Amino acid sequence: MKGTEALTTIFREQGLRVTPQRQAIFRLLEGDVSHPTVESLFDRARADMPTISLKTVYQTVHDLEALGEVRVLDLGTGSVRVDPNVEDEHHHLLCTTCGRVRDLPVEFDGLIVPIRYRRDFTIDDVQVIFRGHCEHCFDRT
Amino acid sequence: MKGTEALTTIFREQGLRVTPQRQAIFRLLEGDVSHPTVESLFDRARADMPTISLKTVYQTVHDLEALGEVRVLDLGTGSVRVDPNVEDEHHHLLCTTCGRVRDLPVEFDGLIVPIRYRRDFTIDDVQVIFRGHCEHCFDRT
DNA sequence: TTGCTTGTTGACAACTCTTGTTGTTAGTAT
DNA sequence: ATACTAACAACAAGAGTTGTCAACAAGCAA
Ligand SMILES: [Mn+2]
Ligand SMILES: [Mn+2]
Ligand SMILES: [Zn+2]
Ligand SMILES: [Zn+2]
Repeated sequence: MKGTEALTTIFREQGLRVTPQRQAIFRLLEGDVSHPTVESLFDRARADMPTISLKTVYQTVHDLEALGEVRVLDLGTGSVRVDPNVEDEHHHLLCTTCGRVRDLPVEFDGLIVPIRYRRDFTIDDVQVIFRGHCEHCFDRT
Repeated sequence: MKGTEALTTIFREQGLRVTPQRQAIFRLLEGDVSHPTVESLFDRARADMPTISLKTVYQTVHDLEALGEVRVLDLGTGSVRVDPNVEDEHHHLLCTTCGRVRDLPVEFDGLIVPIRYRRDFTIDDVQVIFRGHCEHCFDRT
């Protein structure tokens, strides 16, 4: 995801308006590697801006997604996660106990579908989710 | 997933009762490669058994899952899919237009997380979702 | 600066999928 | 056959997300 200034320019170019609410969300997402839920972004935004609505956060996240500035992930945890890292192709490690998500750079080859299974099927995207337990939840299971 | 007779035995051994509703669901799932939603199972069950409730279908699916007889998949399509194929390890091709799901046998190696990224993280399971378009939706995009 | 146009906001309702509650029915072991 | 109790159908409720809409304010032009 680009910085707040660049995003301001991009939004205006698209005819979208840059409000204090959106700038607050830009700032929250910049450099966030935690893959936050929309609800958690909402909670953090509310600290500074008590009247902001959940709908506004969803809206801004979707606008960012449409511009390719964030990716919205569904990792099967019940709510979607916002991933501002669209620069590096990567997959994810998910702790099934606490829900923490960690990036996993794509270093493995072999993720290729054999031709005979690809017949009559065009592939646009691959999502890999490794489920397990993070360091904090390792002993507690 | 095992056959209806075997499931009957297993359920009784576990103190679970085998009702006509459950047997109907057993029969619907046996050999079904379509990865049906719970709702679609419900609709098909209702054809023969008009008073069956959606809750009962969910309940039975969850019981089957607890016994390891089916897998419940969340492929990000909004509702979970029931997969009676627990015998063969495989991943999935998902058509993002019509929602069709196709099995993809695991033939690729290399799906291994480099040691340095596995540090402090134990991995229990890997899910791979290939998204694209099936033969029916290929031209229409 | 001022005013206009139009996208955005916040409050609230609605929606989808899934689970909880409850009184009743019926499967199972004896 | 009887007693025990799991499972049932019906319905309400929960979580997450989206729709509606009047009031508002960002951006732009003059
Ligand atoms: Mn990520
Ligand atoms: Mn499958
Ligand atoms: Zn954890
Ligand atoms: Zn299709």
